[in-house]
Amino acid sequence: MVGRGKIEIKRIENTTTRQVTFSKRRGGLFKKTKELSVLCDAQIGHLLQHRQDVGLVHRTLQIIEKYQRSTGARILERDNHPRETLRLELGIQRYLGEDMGCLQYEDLSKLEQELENSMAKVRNRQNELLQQQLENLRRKINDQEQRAVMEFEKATVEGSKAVHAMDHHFPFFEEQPAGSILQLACSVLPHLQYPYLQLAQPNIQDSLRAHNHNN
Amino acid sequence: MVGRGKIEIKRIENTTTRQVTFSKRRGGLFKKTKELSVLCDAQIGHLLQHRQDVGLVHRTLQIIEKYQRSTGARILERDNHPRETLRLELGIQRYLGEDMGCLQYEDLSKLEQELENSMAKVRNRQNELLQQQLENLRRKINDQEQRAVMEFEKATVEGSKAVHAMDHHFPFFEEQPAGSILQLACSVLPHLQYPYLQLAQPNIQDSLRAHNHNN
DNA sequence: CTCTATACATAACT
DNA sequence: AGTTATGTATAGAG
Repeated sequence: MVGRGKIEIKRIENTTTRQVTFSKRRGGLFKKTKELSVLCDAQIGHLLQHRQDVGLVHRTLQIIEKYQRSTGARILERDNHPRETLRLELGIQRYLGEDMGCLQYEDLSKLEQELENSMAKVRNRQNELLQQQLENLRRKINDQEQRAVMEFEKATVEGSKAVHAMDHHFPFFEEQPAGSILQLACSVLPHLQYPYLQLAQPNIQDSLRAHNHNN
Repeated sequence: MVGRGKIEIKRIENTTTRQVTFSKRRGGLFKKTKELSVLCDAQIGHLLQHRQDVGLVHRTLQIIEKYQRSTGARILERDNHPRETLRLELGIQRYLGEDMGCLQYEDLSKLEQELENSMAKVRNRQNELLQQQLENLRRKINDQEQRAVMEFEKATVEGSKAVHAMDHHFPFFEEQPAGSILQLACSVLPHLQYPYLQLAQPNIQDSLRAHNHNN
């Protein structure tokens, strides 16, 4: 790293010397980088910029693109991200309905349409989920009912625990159209987001039973 | 780059040798990088990974973090972007109502609410824009009307061009509630997204005038 | 820019 | 991980 005299590794104050050194060493660095990547089959990307450029992502991209062109090296996937990130950030901002000052009526209509589409998809998915949970709920209840019937028969034969067995029998669910069961579960316990999961809890069974008894 | 014999710059096939070389040269590269950054007051970041790891952003981040820790160097802003990008991508996907397989009912409700909010904002902004365009439209028409009156008076005095002056007079707009004017402009020319801007065009004035005459 | 003496990096070997 | 012979990178000069 020296040549005609050793140098101390500290900031070179003379501007000309510093720029010359920068140029020379950058060349050497790139050469070594390329050699390493070829010799060892490694992916290497350099991000190199003068301190005064810090923060200028655009400039960074230029440097990277130049580096990519000059070496033919494919740099990391990360390289396209600043631009990409900006695009995504703007996209999110858009969907959040923020910073709409620059949008024309036309743009807003389009955005509204997109939001409408998203809303439809979300509601579809919500319905799907509800249907699924409903199915689980019905299956669960069917199982419980069968078990209850068995227990009841067993109890009457044994002449004990009959009342307990009845507590597990929910004829209400047999007579309702599909949608109502979940609605019931939700209206009885509005804070319930996962009726199926929660149904396993005793207190919910109690609630459902109470509702059932009232009807 | 040699020492005990020169080497050709091409992939080292012997795995052990390749790994040793990688390790040594990487050290040298980092040393030179650090020297350059100190000597020339430059910001340099290295992104370095074995080819088999390509695509594993997580691993890349680990390398970068390790590099940052070991050198104390602040690497570029870009360093946080992969994580950020992922977050943003997921966010966008969310607002587009895509890939909802992993969302629970609870999440969907929240998303629905957010979309509802965005929609409200967008519609508010649309209304704002409409109001503004309406205001511009009214002002424009007022100006034209005044000019028309002046021209009409001038014309009657001069005994010429009276018919032409009347063409610029739109009493229709005076009698309508605020919303109707824009609706009219839009219904007359449905392809119009910017009634105000377009009103300056002669053909639209013609259309409005025609509509006015029919009523 | 080029040149060149010299310090440095490192390939091969232990 | 250490050693060393040798090729490279490069500081300073032209």
